[in-house]
Amino acid sequence: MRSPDQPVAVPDRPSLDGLEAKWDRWWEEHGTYRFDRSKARQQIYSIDTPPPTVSGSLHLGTVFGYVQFDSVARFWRMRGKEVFFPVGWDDNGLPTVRRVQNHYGVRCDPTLPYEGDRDLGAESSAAAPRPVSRRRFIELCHQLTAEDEQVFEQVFRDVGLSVSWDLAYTTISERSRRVSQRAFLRNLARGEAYLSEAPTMWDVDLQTAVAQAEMEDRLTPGAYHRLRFGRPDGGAVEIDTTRPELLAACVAVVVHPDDDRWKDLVGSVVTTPVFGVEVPVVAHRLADPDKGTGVAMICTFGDATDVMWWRELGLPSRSIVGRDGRLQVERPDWLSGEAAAQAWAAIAGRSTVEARAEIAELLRRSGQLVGEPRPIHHEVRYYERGERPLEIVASRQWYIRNGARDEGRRAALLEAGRALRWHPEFMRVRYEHWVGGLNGDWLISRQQVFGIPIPVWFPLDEDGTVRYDRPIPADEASLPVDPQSEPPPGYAESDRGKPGGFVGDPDVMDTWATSSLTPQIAGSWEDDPDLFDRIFPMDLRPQGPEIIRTWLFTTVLRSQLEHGSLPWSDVSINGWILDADRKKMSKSKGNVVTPEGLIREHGADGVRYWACSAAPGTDTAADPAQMRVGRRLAIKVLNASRFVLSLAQDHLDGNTAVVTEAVDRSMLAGLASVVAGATEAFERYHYHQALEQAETFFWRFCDDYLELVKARAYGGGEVEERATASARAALALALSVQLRLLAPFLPFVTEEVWSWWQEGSVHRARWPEAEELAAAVGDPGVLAAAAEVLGEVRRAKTAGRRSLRFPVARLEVAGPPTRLEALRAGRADLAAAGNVAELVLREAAEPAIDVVLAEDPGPGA
RNA sequence: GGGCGCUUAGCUCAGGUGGCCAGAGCAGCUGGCUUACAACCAGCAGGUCGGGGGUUCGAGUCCCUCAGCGCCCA
Repeated sequence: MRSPDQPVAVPDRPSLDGLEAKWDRWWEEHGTYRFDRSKARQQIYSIDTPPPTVSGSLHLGTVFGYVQFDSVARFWRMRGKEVFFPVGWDDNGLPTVRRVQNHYGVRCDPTLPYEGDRDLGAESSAAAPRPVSRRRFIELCHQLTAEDEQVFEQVFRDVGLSVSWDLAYTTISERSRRVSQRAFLRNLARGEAYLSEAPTMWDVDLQTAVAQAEMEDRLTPGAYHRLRFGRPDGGAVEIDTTRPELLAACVAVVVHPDDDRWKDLVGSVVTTPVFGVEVPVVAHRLADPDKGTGVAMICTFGDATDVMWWRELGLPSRSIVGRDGRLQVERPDWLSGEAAAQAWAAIAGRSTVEARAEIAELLRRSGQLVGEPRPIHHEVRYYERGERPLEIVASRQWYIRNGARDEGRRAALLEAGRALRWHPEFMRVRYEHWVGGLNGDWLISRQQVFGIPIPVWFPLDEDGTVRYDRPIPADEASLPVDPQSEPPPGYAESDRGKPGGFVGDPDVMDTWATSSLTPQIAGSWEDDPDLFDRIFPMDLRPQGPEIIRTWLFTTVLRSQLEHGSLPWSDVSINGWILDADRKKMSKSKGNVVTPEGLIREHGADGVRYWACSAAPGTDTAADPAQMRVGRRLAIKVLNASRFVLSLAQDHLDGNTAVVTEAVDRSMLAGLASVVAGATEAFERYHYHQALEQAETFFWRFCDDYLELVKARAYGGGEVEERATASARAALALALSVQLRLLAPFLPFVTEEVWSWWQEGSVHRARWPEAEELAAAVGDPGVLAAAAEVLGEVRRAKTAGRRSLRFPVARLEVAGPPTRLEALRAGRADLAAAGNVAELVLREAAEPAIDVVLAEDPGPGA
């Protein structure tokens, strides 16, 4: 605690203004939150913090979640744990690419040579972006994210996150590239990563494959077209489809095996309209008899069901849609004859939307369109950041085994989900459903410019054929590598692209392939084994609910594959931020409130109070009223502290021995139970309950206890010195404990007050324990009884429209002996606080309180 | 279509393992410049805890069911 000769410096007019900047600087200078890596694993509490996407502005939801677990981090730090609290910036991948394109008005053209920053003066616009080389584009990515990261860091500092800034990392940094590539190489060596050519969900605008976790369904307008296929007997089969433009890619038609209407057709051959291609009629359980006519056409590939039919029924592949979302120009070789050639000419090179209209017209003219297209709205699959529906194209991609095709692995992942402690518990099922519903391995390769390269090359045969079956992995010692600009082990750069030489894998990794390694990145896995062993497996993963299927799942997977363990013991899931109308806040809705503005308006402590009032995992409205309440609380802390310190000046040493009065000991007893309750709440990650208990006690402390003991604490007159000392010591003790209880929530105001009379930071002070008050606690009922009577006195004065200082001529309290006993202990305080001339305690069966106000206001009242 | 969550005073929300839990704050109303605080203080009013059924001596608190809202997944 404090030394007796330490000066107490309480400002005359304390204020919250400027506290954020003042204490951020002080904490930085004093290394208050700096991680001490000399501590042993058991002394460390390590957090796998979520790296916010660096995309221009920090989302309020990020701040909301961060503040919540920051309060938990602060609790553990005060309990003596060394907290490993890194921050990462997610500057890798598509969001950055998009932002750079828009911000600088550029687009990447990998065929251009690097020319430094000569592009800067060039004209450009959103419609006509200027092309720049790959290297220049990547430079711009780094440049812009570096600027954004500074802005983000300032917000995190302003809101008082107890981050160890020297542990900050970015997901595109050299270390992140090395860790990502190393983990991938290990997956490859163990057979957990593999290359496969298969139908792939493909975004035609971004020109890249996407993974299951990044897809979403959107209600999209479309139209059923009823097509007439030819039967061998000259009749027709009518088939409904929403994608007639894929007619040329039709490889079969399918019916349900139990559908009596079509049983005789199975095994026969029908002819496609317009193109006249003969395709078999097959049966499969997924053909829905109630959909359309009960007959569906199978194309390669219209949707995921097509892929399944194609695979399970062993159908040929007739692909016509290119990676740019347009039909190929060249006429496919399975289309023969003049009619087919003419029809193809009408749609060759067209986008799927254009081709759809063309085909409808062709069908109409040939009389093979039954009626007109019937418009519908149906769910179509999109990339979550994409603008046009996904196409399915055959392509060669890297996958990591995730349990989708391996029940043993799936069971192990489900077991991992059960072994994790979830806060709140019900979030666990989201993980279980995701793992249970996985239907394919994790596709990790992306065809993009900005990302972490897959550290692999392929040899070229003597005839120049790429040997995808013989990938050459990078040496771990050489990481990170860029196979596009560096040769593989054993080759020279001059061998690139030559027969007998090599080519680099042009792909980069999915950002989740990097983000799934945040514990390894933050902890410098393999680069700094001593550090890594001290922080891994980590204690806590805090994150949002929407990325359970991505970030949480993939981190568990990578950790299991690499380390055979869970990446952390606990995971806490924060809720959504909603606007005043209870709608999810999102940029597209235009209802986003920035954290900077809220911090400026309500103060960091106000914003933090709002965030920490919300229960874990609960969706919460961005409520300025709640922030004002927090700010009010912070102001109250300032004022009450100033008052307490002005009274207790001579008793700031924490001496419990002088606390002799029953009222004082009663108050401390109540405080001791709040300490116990708040501690238990924090241990269960129920920070909001810890806050509520501390806050509730604090207001009662101010409204009741402080009012009751004020006169005694002032001292003088007839008050015994001993009684004055008791009050003063109790006030100082209570202030110290309460500042520490509130410190995780209101770090700025508590630090400010702490600095008036204590040494060091409150955030490195010991978390209060009931034990430190044990020698000074008494019957909690004493204060409660006195406060109740005081309340009755106030009620009487208010009812009599008198001020609270108005004298009471006579106060009579009746009740059973136990009650009177409790009141007797606080009798003098009660009389002083209520300005009571005559206080009578009368024994009676029924409790009663009678307040008689003075007749005459008396002088000065 | 399936899953999860929510539905408690006008508003925003607390209420682990069922029994002083019917609460807080804001808004509202009334009163008070009280020597820590008028960016304050005191007091008042306010709800059959979404509907229905059940378990229990006893249910916002457990079970079933219905309705509305939100999110996630198909």
